[in-house]
Amino acid sequence: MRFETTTIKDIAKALGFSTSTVSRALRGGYEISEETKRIVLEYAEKINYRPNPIALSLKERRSHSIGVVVCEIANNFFSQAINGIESIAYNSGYHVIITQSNENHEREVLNVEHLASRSVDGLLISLSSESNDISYLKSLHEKGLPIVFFDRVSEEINTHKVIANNFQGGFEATEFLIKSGYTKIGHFTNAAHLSITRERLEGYKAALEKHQIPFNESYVKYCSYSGLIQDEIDAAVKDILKLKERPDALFIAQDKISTSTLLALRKLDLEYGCKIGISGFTNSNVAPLFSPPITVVRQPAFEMGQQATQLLIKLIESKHPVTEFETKTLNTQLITHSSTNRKL
Amino acid sequence: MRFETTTIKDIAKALGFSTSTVSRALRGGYEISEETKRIVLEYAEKINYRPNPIALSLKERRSHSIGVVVCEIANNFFSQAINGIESIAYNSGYHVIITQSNENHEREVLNVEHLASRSVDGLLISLSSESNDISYLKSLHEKGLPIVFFDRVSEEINTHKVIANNFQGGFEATEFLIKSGYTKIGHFTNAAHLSITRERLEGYKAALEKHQIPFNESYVKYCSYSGLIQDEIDAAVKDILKLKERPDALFIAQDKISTSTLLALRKLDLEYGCKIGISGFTNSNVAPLFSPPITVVRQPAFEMGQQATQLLIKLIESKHPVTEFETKTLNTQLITHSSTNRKL
DNA sequence: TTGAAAGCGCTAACAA
DNA sequence: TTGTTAGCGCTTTCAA
Repeated sequence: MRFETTTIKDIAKALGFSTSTVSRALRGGYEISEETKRIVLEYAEKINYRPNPIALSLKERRSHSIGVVVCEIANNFFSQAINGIESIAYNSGYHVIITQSNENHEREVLNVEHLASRSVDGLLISLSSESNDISYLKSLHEKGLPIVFFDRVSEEINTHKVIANNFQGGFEATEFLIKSGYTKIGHFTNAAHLSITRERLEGYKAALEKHQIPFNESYVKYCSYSGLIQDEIDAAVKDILKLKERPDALFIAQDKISTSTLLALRKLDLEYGCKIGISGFTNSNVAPLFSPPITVVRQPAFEMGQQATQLLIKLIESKHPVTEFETKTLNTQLITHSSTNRKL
Repeated sequence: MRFETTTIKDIAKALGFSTSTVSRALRGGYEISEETKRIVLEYAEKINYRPNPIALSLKERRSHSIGVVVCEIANNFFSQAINGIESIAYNSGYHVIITQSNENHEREVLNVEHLASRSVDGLLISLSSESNDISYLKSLHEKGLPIVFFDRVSEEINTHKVIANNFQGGFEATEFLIKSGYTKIGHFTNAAHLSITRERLEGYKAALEKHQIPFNESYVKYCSYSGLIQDEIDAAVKDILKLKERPDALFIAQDKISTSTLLALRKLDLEYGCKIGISGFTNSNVAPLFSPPITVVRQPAFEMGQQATQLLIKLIESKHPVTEFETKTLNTQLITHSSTNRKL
């Protein structure tokens, strides 16, 4: 035993009560005399007694904590979402355990299983880009683990979901470029099977269509590692530079891909980099400092984290099995940068 | 009971053994027949048995997990350090529980106490800017909780520490500005009592002294919220703009303060912002994109996380009480930006 | 080689 | 109102 923690037994012994009396006094039991309660509470206070949450978890099969699985903490969107998650969780008496998958399916599975076996009361998850098969999650969900998806969701599991209005974001970002005079608009995005990829691509296509610009498949680059690996982005940029009809603008559908692309452009072809119009999803706070400047689609990350957590806690604390689920869609915000305003 | 987890009891019942036999078989016991062991292991494999880590923790007083307390996950330095921590921890069979204090002392205490009561086997911590009094940590440490400090350390507790060479970083960043022709160099930094603040300030002073530039107290701004609150930085910038002798350059001693200052300059006085020379601590990957460009002091965050974790695990797994402690100091890296090279 | 039983810290059904 | 006891899942003496 590493720590000499005081237990309920110590209190009982010191005060001459039974452990159950002490237990009842501590948890504000009703079936106990005011006097005893007072004595126990005072003593507990004096010796700074803290109940052992592990013992509680073992007993109650719950831990008053929720698990979070994101791809990457260093991503602005996710770190802001985590802040939203914590803001609600703490106020509701839950602790938050954060894990990251690094866009790796195996790591994701390990994290989820660890969280589940540690008796988290529920799970908030945004899927890794490698996660196509989520049967492992499905079986956990069927066993009764409350799960709420956010950002990268899956159709395969029927539960609450919180997403940004990805179609709108893609549409507005693309249309903004079009209205600024660009016509050859490339699209860098995530792995093809992700929900966010599909939705943002739809928005992109819709904007093109509205303005009678034909969709060009060779303008779309799916980056499986979501910008985590700079080489992948460098290659994508090189690829579009090789096209006979180089894009004159890019709509980039993800936080890390946006910044990685800017870095790649800077390295590869400065002249081109300065001329190209860029709009992209990012929650970076420093985007206004970027040169070349970009127009930004910002997701309400903090609010998404909050709402997902509220839904999860509702699920956890529900007395009856929940069968009605909702998908909350929050609007994105287009922050235009004056210098992107017009094609140079 | 939410989950229908299979327990050792279920296996025992199904196989007609006692729970203790199953337990022994599962943990590769010696005092058990090969035959029984095989049967149990096969069956456990078949039903995908997973031991309940909570029960194990309760029994063994350890959890094979380490707790991490940082100020803010969204800070580049910390998210990179966390990646380093995880890389070592996972390979050594430890899980990592991340918490953030938001530079708030009370939150820090809550996090640490929660982690401790959850039986983390050890703690990695970088102190919040509000944490002057760390007696709460001290008493935990005296009770036997292994602690390793990184980045923001304290003298008050005698244990392993991992820091960057903050003096060097401060010296080089300041001298670089001097060599670029700047002479009126301001200094934005963290709360005064932090170890990193003192060390970086010393580096700054040493560089000034080496080049016979007098130290000017009114050029130093201590930002207690470490850049978390933009208003504080805006005010600091306004303050130095009011000085009769405006600084012509700034050495900024922290990640978030660096970016917040750039944002403040951009908002407040564009002309001044473009002329001023800036060098600052930051681990941002997108610093090359910044305009105005800045010269960067980069800390080896990933390696710091790794080394701190190695030290912690050594502490945790040591058979004998450890009495010799070391402080590892890792060198910073100065990344000069051509445009900062010369005073305009 | 195996099983019975105690115990980690706590709660709660049941008895008194 | 209070105490006794069993049990959450697991390990580990002690006995057989």
